[in-house]
Amino acid sequence: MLTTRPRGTADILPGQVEKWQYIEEKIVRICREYGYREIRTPVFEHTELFVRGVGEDTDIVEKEMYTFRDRGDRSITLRPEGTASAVRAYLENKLYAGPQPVKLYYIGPMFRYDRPQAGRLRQFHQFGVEVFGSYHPAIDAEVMAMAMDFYGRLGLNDLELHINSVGCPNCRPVVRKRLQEFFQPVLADLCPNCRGRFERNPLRILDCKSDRCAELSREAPTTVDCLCPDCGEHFAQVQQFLQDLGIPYVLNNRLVRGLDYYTRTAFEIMAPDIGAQSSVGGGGRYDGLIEACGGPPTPGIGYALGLERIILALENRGLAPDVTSGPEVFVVVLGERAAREGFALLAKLRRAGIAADMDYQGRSLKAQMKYAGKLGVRYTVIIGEEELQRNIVVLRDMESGNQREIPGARILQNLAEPAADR
RNA sequence: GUGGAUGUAGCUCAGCUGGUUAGAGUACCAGAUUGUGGCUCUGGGGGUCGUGGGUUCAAGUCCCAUCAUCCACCCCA
Repeated sequence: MLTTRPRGTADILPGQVEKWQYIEEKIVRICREYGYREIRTPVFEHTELFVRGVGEDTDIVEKEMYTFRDRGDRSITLRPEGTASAVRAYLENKLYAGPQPVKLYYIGPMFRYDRPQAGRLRQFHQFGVEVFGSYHPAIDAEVMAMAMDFYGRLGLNDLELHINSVGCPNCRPVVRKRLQEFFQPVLADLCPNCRGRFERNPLRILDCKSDRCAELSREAPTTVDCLCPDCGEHFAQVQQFLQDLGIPYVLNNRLVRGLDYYTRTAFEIMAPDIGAQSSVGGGGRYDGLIEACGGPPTPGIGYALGLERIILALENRGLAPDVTSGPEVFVVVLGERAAREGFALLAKLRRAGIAADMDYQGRSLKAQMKYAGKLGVRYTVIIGEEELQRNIVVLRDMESGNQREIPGARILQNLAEPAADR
């Protein structure tokens, strides 16, 4: 073999791809019901879009982007997430001039130069939604409710919704100051990582997985403690709407999302059983992002779900759909003349909407039967010299093994009729 | 980016302290059944032992590097 697929990429083969199609159908449907319309943006963008839109201090921008120079010497980046592109498209196509809010969804590949492991690839796939133009707390609740509804429709009823509010630019300096005051006395006890975070982004200390840091931060002030009156009220209303909808959630004041642009509502959906990468989706509000990208001051909120992780969760629970994509009828032929007749019959079956196939390997009757059995077809139609002379075909039910002779002219009608008549 | 484990037929794996032509199960193909799948039996094809170096009379087996996979960290979807 010349080469293999690049590290962290996957071939989605027949047998697996049906799971993707199943999920994709559910996505199209739920988005229509919730009033979201699809947008398709390029998989690569100018690098500065992500630097600005995701945030310079994020891991994504610092070390995970697939960035290269194209032949025109432009810096291009394979998209690491979907929000920045949606914002760019919203501004570039002046969607803010139309009725608000604008509710969009996308589905497609994303690229991050991470170290691959279970549930994490370099090319992975996300389904996400974005709402531009509404500050209303009900839209926060809708977005979360929709995500949970989507999981529920797939049978994933045991996932946990964690929510938090990270405040707005008014609250940020307050949290920062109070956290630094809190951690100052124990600074030397924090992990090396968190010692760095102390200056740069003390919020992230709350999120640290190290036992020592978690212990030290148990009594630390949280973002919720420092919310300004507006943010506090907004968060209270978001929760009220969730309760009204009967959506269970966990208040998690350690939840700090990695992307710089989040304001107020932040949430994450966890599946504890799919390995270390337990997040199957997350999102939040980003009221400053659109302005930061050069647009009019416009609020936004969205989420993204990882499709590979959803599939992992489905497989773990035995919820992945059965694969039933093979043909229904197999045409078995013996000899040249029968092969021509069979080929013509095959075309007729297909035109009648019946999934059908035949042998193209010159196999013996026995081998054709065996092959048909492996394909899992319900019926075989057998045509040989004898049948040709008598102007009939043999119709065999592969499950029961029963077979009967049918006049050649009637076979199409016979297969198209309900099973009871056969 | 860091640490650990693992790479032998398409797949799951065996191969003892280095020692003749590298095995099994399964899958694939064919025959038993000269026109009938699933069960059974028989036979057959298929392996640069991840790759590249090294040690040795001799390397699948030991050493080094490299690539890949898995797990954990980091981070996230």
